[in-house]
Amino acid sequence: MLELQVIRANPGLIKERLSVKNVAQLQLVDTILELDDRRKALQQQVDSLLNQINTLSKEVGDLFRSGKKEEAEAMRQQSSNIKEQVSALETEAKQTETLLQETLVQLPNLPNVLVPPGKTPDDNEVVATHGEFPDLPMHAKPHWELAVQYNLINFELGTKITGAGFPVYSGKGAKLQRALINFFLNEATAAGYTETMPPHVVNEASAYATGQLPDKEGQMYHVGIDNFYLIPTAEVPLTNLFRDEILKEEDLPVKICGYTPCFRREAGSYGKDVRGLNRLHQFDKVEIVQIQHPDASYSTLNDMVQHVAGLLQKLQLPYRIVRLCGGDMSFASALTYDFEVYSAAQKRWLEVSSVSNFETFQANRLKLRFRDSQTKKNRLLHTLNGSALALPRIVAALLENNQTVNGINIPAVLQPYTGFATIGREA
RNA sequence: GGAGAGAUGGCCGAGUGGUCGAAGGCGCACGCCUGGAAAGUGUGUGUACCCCACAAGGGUACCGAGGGUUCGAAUCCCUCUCUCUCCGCCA
Repeated sequence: MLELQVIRANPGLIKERLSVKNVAQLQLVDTILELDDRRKALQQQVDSLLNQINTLSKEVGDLFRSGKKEEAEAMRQQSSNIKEQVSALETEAKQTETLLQETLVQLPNLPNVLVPPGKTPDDNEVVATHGEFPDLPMHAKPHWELAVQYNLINFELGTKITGAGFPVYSGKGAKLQRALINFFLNEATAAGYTETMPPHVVNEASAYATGQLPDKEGQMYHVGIDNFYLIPTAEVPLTNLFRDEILKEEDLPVKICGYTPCFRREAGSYGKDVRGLNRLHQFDKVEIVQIQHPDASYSTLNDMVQHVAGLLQKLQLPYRIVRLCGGDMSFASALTYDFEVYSAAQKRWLEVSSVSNFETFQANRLKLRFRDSQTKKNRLLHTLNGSALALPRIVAALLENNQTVNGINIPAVLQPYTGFATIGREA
């Protein structure tokens, strides 16, 4: 949620920046300002009337104690009358406030100046490319065929027990998952992130605070009986750990990481590009989160990008880094870098990570602040997060890129974690 | 799931209709004391919104959340949430 003070201070700039994200209803900004003015005016009236009541009440008390019954009675009546005015005004003030909030949450975050204009992924800007495309054997197979051939993943079994998009990993397929999770967690820990195991189910307030609600209601699995949501990413519980907190400046940055499964309904995405591991309803991911001083958050964003790049380099996967255009970035983000690995048999770039700076957008809803040592005032912090990494497409690329006619080679860094160097050759 | 108890400021803990934004203690900050420190001692110490110059000063709200009674509610009533204890069930 954008800060009201910021909108008030410079509505023109807000509109200009929002247009980079292709926000159609720029008049929402004006609506917000009008509602804010109305709210303020109403609140002032209410406050002034309440002040009168408070003053009268004290006098009534004094008069009763000193036995002046008639005067007290008169004042009591007067106070009663004022209260009737108050309740009407209060109702209106509350409605205005609600309306203001509802309008405010409809505005996405402002894009950073680096964000290229554009509407579709075609307008994204490739900022770096790394690694060589592998030479695959003749008749190279896509990962969904390799997964079946080597008994790594059973898509049909998953369909039986749950539905499409819930694969069952077994044998070396399952061990590879566990190896990747451990590898990613160890790397994150080595980089100073504190490992955290959060709940996989969150309440409405948490989903709201990180911006999944009301924007992406239909994308989350909802547990109706308890009004909980299955997490679409560890970002939700990990960031909400700090909801309503006021941190000390010397504790910054806060760095945490966590592995969780992620659940996404992916409503409306049936059809193409969803084969095999390309798009799932449940998948595993290690997430890194940082909470940082506003002055340092962009340098932190770069650190996080470098961390993710390092993982892909160690896994020896060809990748590119893409700066998302205004139309492709998420609602809450100010600047996002996507990582895409090249999956050689499919001949496609697959998104495996998204690293974003949300600036104060999430912190505002979270009420996540720090005490500024200069001004002695509480200020909103910046929140950042990134996938490091999401497993399925990494697995897809590993299987496809490292296939030989005899089997699949495991990258050297993973072998201590898997306990095997190849898939297929010996079994 | 059943029975009972409770939810107060960073923490502990008073407070059952008015003088309570809230005693007292701890913690913290600044000062005094000291060669330095401890002890002692003095002062201060929440959040949000609004007026105003984001100053001084002032107003309003907040004692788990939301409603209600009342001239006036931390205090009375209702609903909800959460925590604790005992029982039941259970990885």
